[in-house]
Amino acid sequence: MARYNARDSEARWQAEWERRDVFAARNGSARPKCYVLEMFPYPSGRIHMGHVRNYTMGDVIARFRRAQGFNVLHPMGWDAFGLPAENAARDQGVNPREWTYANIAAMRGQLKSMGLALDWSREFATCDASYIKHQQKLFLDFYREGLVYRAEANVNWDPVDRTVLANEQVIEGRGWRSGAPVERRKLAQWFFRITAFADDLLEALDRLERWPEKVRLMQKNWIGRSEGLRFSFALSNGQSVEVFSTRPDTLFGASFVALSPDHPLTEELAKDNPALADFVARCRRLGTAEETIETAEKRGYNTGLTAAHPFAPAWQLPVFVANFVLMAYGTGAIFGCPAHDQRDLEFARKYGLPVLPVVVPEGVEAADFAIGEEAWLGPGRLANSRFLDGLDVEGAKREVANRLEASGCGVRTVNYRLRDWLVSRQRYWGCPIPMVHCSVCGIVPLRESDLPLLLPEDARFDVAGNPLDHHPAWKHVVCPVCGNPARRDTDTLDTFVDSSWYFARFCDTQADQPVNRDAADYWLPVDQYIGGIEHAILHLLYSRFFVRGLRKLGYVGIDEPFAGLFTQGMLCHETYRAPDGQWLPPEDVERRDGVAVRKGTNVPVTIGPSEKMSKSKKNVIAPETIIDVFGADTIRWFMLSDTPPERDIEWTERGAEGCWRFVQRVYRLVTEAKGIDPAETSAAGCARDATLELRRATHRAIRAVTDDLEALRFNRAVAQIYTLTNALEAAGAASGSARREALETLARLINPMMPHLAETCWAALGRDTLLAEEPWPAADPDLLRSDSITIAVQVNGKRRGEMEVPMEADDEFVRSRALALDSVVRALDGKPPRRIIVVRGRIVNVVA
RNA sequence: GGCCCCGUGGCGGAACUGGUAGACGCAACGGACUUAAAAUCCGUAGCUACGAAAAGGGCGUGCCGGUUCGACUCCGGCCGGGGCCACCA
Repeated sequence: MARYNARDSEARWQAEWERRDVFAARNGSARPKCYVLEMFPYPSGRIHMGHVRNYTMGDVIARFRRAQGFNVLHPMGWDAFGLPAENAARDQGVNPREWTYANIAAMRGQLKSMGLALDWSREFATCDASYIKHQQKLFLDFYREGLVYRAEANVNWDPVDRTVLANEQVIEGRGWRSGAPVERRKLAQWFFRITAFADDLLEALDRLERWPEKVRLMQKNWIGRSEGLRFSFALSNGQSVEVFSTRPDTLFGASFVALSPDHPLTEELAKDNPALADFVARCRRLGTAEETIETAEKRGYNTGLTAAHPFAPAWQLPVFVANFVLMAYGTGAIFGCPAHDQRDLEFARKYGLPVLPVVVPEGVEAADFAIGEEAWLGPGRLANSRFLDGLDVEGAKREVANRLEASGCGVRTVNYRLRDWLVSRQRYWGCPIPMVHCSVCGIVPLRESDLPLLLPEDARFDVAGNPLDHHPAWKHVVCPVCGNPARRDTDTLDTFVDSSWYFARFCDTQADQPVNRDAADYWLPVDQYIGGIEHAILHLLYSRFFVRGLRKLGYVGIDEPFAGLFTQGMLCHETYRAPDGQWLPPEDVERRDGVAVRKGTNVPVTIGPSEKMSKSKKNVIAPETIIDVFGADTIRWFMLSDTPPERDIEWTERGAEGCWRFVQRVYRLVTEAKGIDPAETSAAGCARDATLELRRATHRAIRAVTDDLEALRFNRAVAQIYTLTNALEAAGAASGSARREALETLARLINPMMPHLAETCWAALGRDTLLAEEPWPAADPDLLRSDSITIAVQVNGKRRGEMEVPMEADDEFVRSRALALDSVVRALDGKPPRRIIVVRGRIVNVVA
């Protein structure tokens, strides 16, 4: 018998879908919409298994929703700016634009070979001139709205990629791409005022019910809201210093005030204090050169100044500059209460400062309470605190805040950990910032009619630093306002800006405005967004910010960009090492007589644990080789089987072969069934029981697969389809019409997951429509019910038997039947039942 | 250090709001077909130093305890694995 030829079949159906343009999304439709989006790829040149998993899941949802009658928008584009293009330019002498578009062409072909139900007419790349134009327009709009500003600040400098980075892009003190320890530099840069929405970004998280709890929590922690009090200390030199504290209740336990090394007052004092200047310099070196702050010792420099306690001016506290006080959080200055803060305690011990407990745990006498190595952070009653004595922590916070607010030296404040988003990048391959610096007018935005401002094609990449900065013809211009000499801003925008609004552009990629409001009102928000957890903060937070900006400007009316978010797990594979420790790719390893050896040799290979696929460990599998051998449907089926989609999945050769066998099995079932007569209902040899059973299995499968796909439980949907397949194979005695119904249903149910195979089966069953345009099947409720049910019988909570009872049986009937069971009689051993619990349709428990 | 998540057969994993633990798949084993292999088909399968091989028991969701007629599911405490943030006042 002929086997299924995936290669021919897949090419044929892909061509057919394209010819009939079945996946185009229609703007202005009256049908309910569904916007399904996967995080768009960076055009590295070839797709990897992670892409395959991501786009397969999105495709299943898109096809499922389409079948359910939704007008589905499922687009694809390219996150095309970024450093790799520039590196390729430097290393291989290629043009970044050409390199990028060539990669896009290659990847487009690979994605098309997966048979994705995409509307390719909406494709764009973020490096397209039109996208640059609209993004620059948005930048100017945000600037006018006060959401973009330029400021000098201490910024994170990546010495390898030679650019600044946003806080979100520094992981454990290192650049997120280069891995190099970041340095601190004071530079004037462009910022997006993301903190303007800090409160809303935080609060709205609670309403994102279809987001993973984990991502919401990560964003919550990143935004880091804390309520406290901001108040001032008068200094002995006549100045004052403002501090922020979430524990103003501990004010009477204060034993010092500490300033950040970067605090303006510190800088002022350091001007004529070389010892302090030296201390500050050492702090800065420590902060950047050493990656582990954990081991860093608390260090301070006593300025000799003192600060007056707000409630007792005669009480003077020493003022230190301390290495652990961050300028970027709060006011850059603190008061230290060693008894109730671990850092302050370590500092106090080192410099011999008093440690006075002012919060005493319940049930402990104040006189008996001493602080050892651990600060007391728990609740308790105030002591040693004058008018606060006896209050609880919350009461004392209130009292201190009330008094300091009344006296005008303090104010209740909400402080956020979140800082504004630094978007300047000293790199070439990005969206140019549409600003010039005029010697007369200062900062001047470009005129909208001058947009887009495109990158020069003839930049040089063989010199260190920013190619735009080294391009005199591009850099030096005249001011659009006064005509005097000016220079362009030679920085480009962080590529995360590009991905912060692309989903809105997909609604109408031809719009002459950045976003077509009507189209956005129809399509947005994205109903289901799918991507990796690595964007839990970066991209997903920036996009949420951007939508708030767009809304303020009237471009969109939505509150949030992504109503549903799904974060998929990563792809893993076994790792292999040669005796010399070198990593080996899977294709160089074979198993012979149960041991792994290097292919074609007798060199033994050590098999390591399954780890995330990575180039460095060589445990990557190229999707195209799998598609070549088994076809797209097999790889898609694998991606959906067994492992829940949010978890890491292990790619195995055997698993892939198992999927391939299933493809063949379905094909065989359908082709062997050719000629079954749909009219035949009760022919000789067709058992009525078998027929009913198969029909029930069919409709149960419809119900179950539908529910599982709705809930994105792809692995369970796959299991349900196996169950139906097993039932079909066992249903030789069922009638022809029941078998046909089951086979057609099987084709419909696998269609979102294995669309080419499904179309082939559909055609083989004699249908002349496209499954891509067929509606989703509905389960017949009558066939989901059954007349009787098997329920378990327990004695004292232990299962002792089961019995078949009519669906409608009353409790009394069930009880007597249970007691009559042999196994129950035996287990009771003559003891009378004390109690019998009957749970309808589930279980009987006899308690003796 | 803080916050969070997860521990179920040889493996991936099912089990709806507390109600028959192990669906479905992979691997394995026995058998059929075949000169042979592949492919395919039929069948077995949590463990068990209980029992005669049967019937029937016993033990089983990391460990200890609790709540309940009944716990993979709820509560408390341990142990183990993973993630995020990391001097955030």
